[in-house]
Formats: sequence, C-alpha cells, structure tokens
Amino acid sequence: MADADPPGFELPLLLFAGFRSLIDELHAELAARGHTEVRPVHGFAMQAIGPYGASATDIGRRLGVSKQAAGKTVDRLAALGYVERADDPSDARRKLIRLTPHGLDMLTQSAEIFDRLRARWVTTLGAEGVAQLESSLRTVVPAAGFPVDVPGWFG
Amino acid sequence: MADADPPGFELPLLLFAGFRSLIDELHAELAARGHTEVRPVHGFAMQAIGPYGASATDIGRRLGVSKQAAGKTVDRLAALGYVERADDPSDARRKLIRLTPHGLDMLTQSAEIFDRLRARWVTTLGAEGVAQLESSLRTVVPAAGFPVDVPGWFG
DNA sequence: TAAACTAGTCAACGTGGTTGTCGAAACAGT
DNA sequence: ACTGTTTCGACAACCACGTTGACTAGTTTA
Repeated sequence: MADADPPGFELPLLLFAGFRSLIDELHAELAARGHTEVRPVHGFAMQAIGPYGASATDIGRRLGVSKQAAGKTVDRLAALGYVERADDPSDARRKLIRLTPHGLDMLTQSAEIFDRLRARWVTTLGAEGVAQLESSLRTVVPAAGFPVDVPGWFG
Repeated sequence: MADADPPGFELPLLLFAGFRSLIDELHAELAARGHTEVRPVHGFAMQAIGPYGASATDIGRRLGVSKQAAGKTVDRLAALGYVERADDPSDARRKLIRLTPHGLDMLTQSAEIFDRLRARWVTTLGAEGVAQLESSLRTVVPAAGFPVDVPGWFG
C-alpha cells in the first residue's frame, strides 16, 4: 500500500473511454461493411425492438425515453430501411415495429464485430482479465442489461 | 473453460452502465449540494478549462469538438456562473476563460464525490478489484485522459 | 507592407431529447 | 350498453448540443 489511490474521477473517464473506443470501432467497421448511416442510438433502439418486434411505447420504456422520442427514432430507422411498421391486428391503436432483413443483418454484423472486439481485448488482457472486468462491472452496476431505464442522460 | 464466452455486446453495455451509474450519482449528489443545473457535458468542459484557464478554441480541441460548440458551452457555463471570460492582454483576439470560485467549488465537490463513489466500489470489489479494473482499462484504452479528441460522438 | 493564418462570433441547420395536446381505440365499472 | 378512464401514436413547440460555412478583427510570416 505504498501508492495512494488514483483520483476518483479517473474511473468514469476510463469506463467512458473503454465504452467509446468499442462503439467507435464498431461503427467504423459497420460503415466499412455498408452500414454507413447507423448511429449508436440506433443500435440501442434496434436491440430494444428485439426479434419479435415491439411498439414504439415499449421501445421508449426499454430505453428509458419518452414514447415520442422513441417514435422519432423509429421514424429514422424506418427511413434507413432498418425497421418497418405494421398494424397490430389485436389492437388498432398499436403499431408493431419489426426489424427488416436489412436491420437484422446490421444486428448480426454488430454482434460479430463486438465478439471480435472482445477477442482483441482478450489478447491484451487475457481471458481471465476480461472475464474479471465483466464480472466486476456486473456486481457493481445496478441492473446491467436492457432496459437501461434511466431517463434522458444525454439531454 | 466449461462456460462459453459471454456475447461481445455485453462488454460495452457494462462499461456504459458503470460510467452512467457513476455520473448519475455524481449529479444527484451535486444537485443535493446546490449545483442543480450542471450537466455531464459541463463537468467535462470545466475539466478541460483547468485551473489556469483556456481559450474556447483550446477547450474545443481538448474535448474533440468544434470551437463553435465549445463557445456555446462556455456561454452556458458563464450564464450559470461557473466561468468568466477575460481579455488576454497578449492577444486581443483571444478570450481567456477561467473558473470562477463557484466553478472551482463545483469541481472540488465533484472530485470529493467521485472519491467517495470509488470508495464505495472498493467496499464491494475490494481495493485490488478496483485497481485491477482501472489498470485493465488503462492498458486497453487508447489514451484515457483529456483530451478526449474523438469527434462528435453524440451528434 | 501584403498575404496568410487564427480567435471568436453569427447564422442556419441536424439530431435526439423534452412537454403538452389530441383523437382514436381499448378497457372497466356500473 | 353506456360512460369514464387509460393507452397508443402522432403533432407541435421547444431545448441542448453538435455540425458547417462565412465573416471580422487581430496576429504572424514572407
């Protein structure tokens, strides 16, 4: 215990930098594979839609944003051809948002790229290093998966 | 090695969740101490200004955003009373942005809160756990401190 | 001194959020 | 069966934070 603890503000900086380096590389690689217009927010939203589709309100709830914001994101995703709106036969108010094949392709490629990125961290940190990183974060983070359910951090 | 690796997309999610939980708690605590209007972006910008002041262009460069965007952030920080603009005697074009006592107080309190938050992680993860987390991230992240120097991730 | 560069600002715009309002559809209770 | 309440999706107005492009004024360089 000869060394003092690092200042506390380094931890969030490191977490953010790690997150961002992964996301930046993901999108660079995605762009190289033809998905040039997709943004981080879109990936989150598509994950929130899931393979069986969801309503705009559902998406908003899972993402922790308003249904209006979710609706706008869906507009954009639809314009990019990643999702489509269909009527819900069981509820005439509701529109079911589903991934198109193009959207599914994007998600599949993202998963593949993320796996590759993780593998690269394994070559630097070792399998146990990465596993330990994940395990530490899992224990310290309040509910790590979707829904993110924390309101509007960016705005 | 009986278990399969977790999917790669969990890693960025965990990093982001960890980052965000720290930032959310920081700002909740900051608000409780009277700094109610400050946002994450502002904290980053104030860190970029530093104790000796900086020009708007400098801030933009350190944050990886345009000088115009940095200028707008400075406008807001000035309106909130966290910084002030002063003429630079050695260059009439340049305006030196400096932290006010109020701004310095905010930064001091932030540092204190972050230290406390890190200490809380230490109680869960152990001192070696947190140190290892930081060390892993430091090795894997391309230049972890300021300047962030990656262009406009949010927009 | 003239030319080139640099700092800060203004304007227009894009994107992703927020509230508030509203009509249409669904649901619950009498 | 009707009435009142809730919910879904949309529209509008607005805000925060980013972008480019253009411009003035000051500094530096050839």
